[in-house]
Amino acid sequence: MRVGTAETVDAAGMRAQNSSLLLNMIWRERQISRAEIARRTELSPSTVSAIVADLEHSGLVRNIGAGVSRGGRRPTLIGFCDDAYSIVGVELGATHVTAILTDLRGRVRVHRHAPQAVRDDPKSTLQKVKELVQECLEAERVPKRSVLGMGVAVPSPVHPSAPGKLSPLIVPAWRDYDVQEWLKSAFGMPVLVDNDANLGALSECYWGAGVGGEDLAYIKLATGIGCGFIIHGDVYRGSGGTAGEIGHIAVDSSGPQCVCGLRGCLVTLIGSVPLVERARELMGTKGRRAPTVRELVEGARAGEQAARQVIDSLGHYLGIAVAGLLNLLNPAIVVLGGEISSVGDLLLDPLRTSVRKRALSTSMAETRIVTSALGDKAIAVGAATLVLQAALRNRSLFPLQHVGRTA
Amino acid sequence: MRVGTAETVDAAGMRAQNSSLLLNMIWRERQISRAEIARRTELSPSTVSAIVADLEHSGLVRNIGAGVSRGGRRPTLIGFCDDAYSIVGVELGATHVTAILTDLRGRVRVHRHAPQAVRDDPKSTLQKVKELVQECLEAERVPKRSVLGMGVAVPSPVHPSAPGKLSPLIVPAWRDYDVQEWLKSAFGMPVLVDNDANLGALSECYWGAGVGGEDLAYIKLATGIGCGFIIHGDVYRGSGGTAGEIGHIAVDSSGPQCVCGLRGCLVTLIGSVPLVERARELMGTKGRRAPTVRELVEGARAGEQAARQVIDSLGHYLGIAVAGLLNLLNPAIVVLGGEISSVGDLLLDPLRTSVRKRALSTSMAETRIVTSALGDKAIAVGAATLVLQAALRNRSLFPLQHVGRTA
DNA sequence: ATACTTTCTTCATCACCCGAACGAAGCCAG
DNA sequence: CTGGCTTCGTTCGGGTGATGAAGAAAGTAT
Repeated sequence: MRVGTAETVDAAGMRAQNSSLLLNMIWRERQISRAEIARRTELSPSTVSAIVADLEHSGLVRNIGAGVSRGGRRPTLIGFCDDAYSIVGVELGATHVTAILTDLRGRVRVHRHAPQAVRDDPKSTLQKVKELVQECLEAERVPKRSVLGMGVAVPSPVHPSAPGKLSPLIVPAWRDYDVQEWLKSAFGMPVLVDNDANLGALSECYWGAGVGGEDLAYIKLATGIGCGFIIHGDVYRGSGGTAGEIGHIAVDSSGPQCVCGLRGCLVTLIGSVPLVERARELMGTKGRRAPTVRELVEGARAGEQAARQVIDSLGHYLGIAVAGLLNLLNPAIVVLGGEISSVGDLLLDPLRTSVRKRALSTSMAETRIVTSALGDKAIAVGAATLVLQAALRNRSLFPLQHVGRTA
Repeated sequence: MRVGTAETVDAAGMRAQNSSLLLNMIWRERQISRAEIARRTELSPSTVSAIVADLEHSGLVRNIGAGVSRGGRRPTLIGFCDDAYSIVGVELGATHVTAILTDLRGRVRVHRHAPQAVRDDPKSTLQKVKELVQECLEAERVPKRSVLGMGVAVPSPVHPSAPGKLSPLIVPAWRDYDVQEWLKSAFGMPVLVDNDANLGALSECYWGAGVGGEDLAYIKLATGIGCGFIIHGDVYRGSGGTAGEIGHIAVDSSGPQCVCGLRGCLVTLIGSVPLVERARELMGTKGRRAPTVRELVEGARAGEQAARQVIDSLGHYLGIAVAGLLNLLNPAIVVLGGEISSVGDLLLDPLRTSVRKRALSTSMAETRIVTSALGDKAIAVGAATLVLQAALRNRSLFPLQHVGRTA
């Protein structure tokens, strides 16, 4: 059992902790006065001033004018410098690579995308990542010392004790590669790696439907079905890093055989491939080619019967798994991501119906189920957010770029 | 999103934090020298000495002789005073009340038990609790100031924002009672309340199969089927306190109708009632009365076919739910509790087989599934452990009983 | 016996937070 | 627009607690 805090504190540690706390508060509030910080933190005004001055010298916060008076002298508002540093976010998908550059508020400043056979070709994948990231950095002329680090989303579970190694069961070709080490030595900056669904969840928690909350479940609907949890504000990985493997939950004992050995796994029923295949069948003679997911979405929106039917069954099957999830974990909110989720209510309605039939009313009552509104860069943004989260928690992760007071 | 630590630190806070850290280390290690503490915590030897002296004066630790030399002066070992304080643990079961008194190492010093209609009679239940606890305190002549507090296990989900109120859906008769407030004002000591399965999980994590780990799932097999999670060393309650409601997961769509509205819920198949009922049927004309759970366990051990068959089907159905749990949460260990779990391998074998057929090999590989060895007081001990955990994390929760240096 | 280690304490020092006092800046009468 | 009051932010001793060096205590190795 874990008991108590793991870290000791000395005078310097005290300052580090208070400093990080203030940095967080300023980041969260966007603008706040020293006096208000002192009231909320119960730190003395003098301490707050000292720390704020410190943060100001390192370029992380700045004066942004006066606020409204509360009956006396007007407060000077402090704001967070969203542009003080940049963060690199990388998504390794099944068939593509995305690289982005964000500021400290999750805004995407540059964006590069390339098709890539990720599963089978680690060598050229990593090379491609290097290219795209370099393009991003050069496009904005960002000096390396003002980059906080790089977050990487990978389509595989990530074991907590070896975050750079991908699962040999899911992507055997990557057996001899350590993503984290490779990119770290290629760029000379901190690299954090996590599973794509986990980072989608983090993205939603910071910038999407979960803002303000601390517990969230995210389901990524794509070729595979992934699931990520945020628990107490942190990505939850499980003891072996495979938490959230929702794709192989059996929801129909008479369903089709899955490669994993079971029958009626979620992926065999609502993965992108069986979904578009089913749509093709339902459309009958009309088309011999299966539609893309995008076409499916458009069809459903346009009211096409076949597309609607496919989405309905998606909602039905997914609901069985989501009900189990609600009963077990009781998250505050469940967010659906992936391209197909953009149909919105067309999916949510049958899903909610299916869930309501199966979940306890107590766990249902408090849980919101929504679709993501973050778009196709959500995962890459989540990867960058992983770095942001780490830095905001520990101010010392911000490299010192402003030595002295070169205002 | 939560970012960073929530608490500020001043000089006193620094001491409090370091003090708690040392207290934990001494508790965990049972015996350790000042020098060793300094090495592990990276605190200076002088600081360690000062804090240890402080802890010694308050009676929490003491000198327990010399250790073996490492080539120089022999270290003086510091040990934790397990008897410095007592903790009260209370279990409210479906049909009984248990009260215990433990030391700071989870050892049960006194134990009182009484049948009680808990569900329908809150008033006399609370009165009974008061009686039993008072008996415990008097039996050991424990003065109130040396009691850390009281932990209470209740057969209902507990909402994080109102820990004393039970769920009106599960136990409607308790609508107007606040367990926490009632007992707090009755005894004038801190009272912590949690769900029984959650506290079973905590118990296992501290004293049972999960010792040393931080992530664990516990399944309580009784009249109802409950489930508790320990995540990062803490009880996980979910956003509304209903995490772990595994009992109403549907595992057989053609199963019997449940009161919750679904078909084939876990409780309707493997709750104590359907279990013994099934055993009665299988035993045919032999007996008209259904056996008790205890008799079922004894029968299975003795090799009776009917009992074995019932246990087998229990393992089969439970395996379906456990497989889902492994895929979703990937705990390091799953512990089965409740009276029926005492059959051990007779249950574990069919359970593991059932799980293996359904869970991903990755999540299975690292997960141990075991039965509890803590006995029938596990839940009450877990309740006491909740108080112990809180106190070890925050030394200031230990009341000051030794004013001055009355050695 | 002597030299070397390790343990634990003592003491001067230093970093940091605090509280009080103060100047700055605004509100609100009269 | 002037004086009292409030709020904001800073300056400056003072106190608390961790530190590191030095030393005493108590071993081991030769």
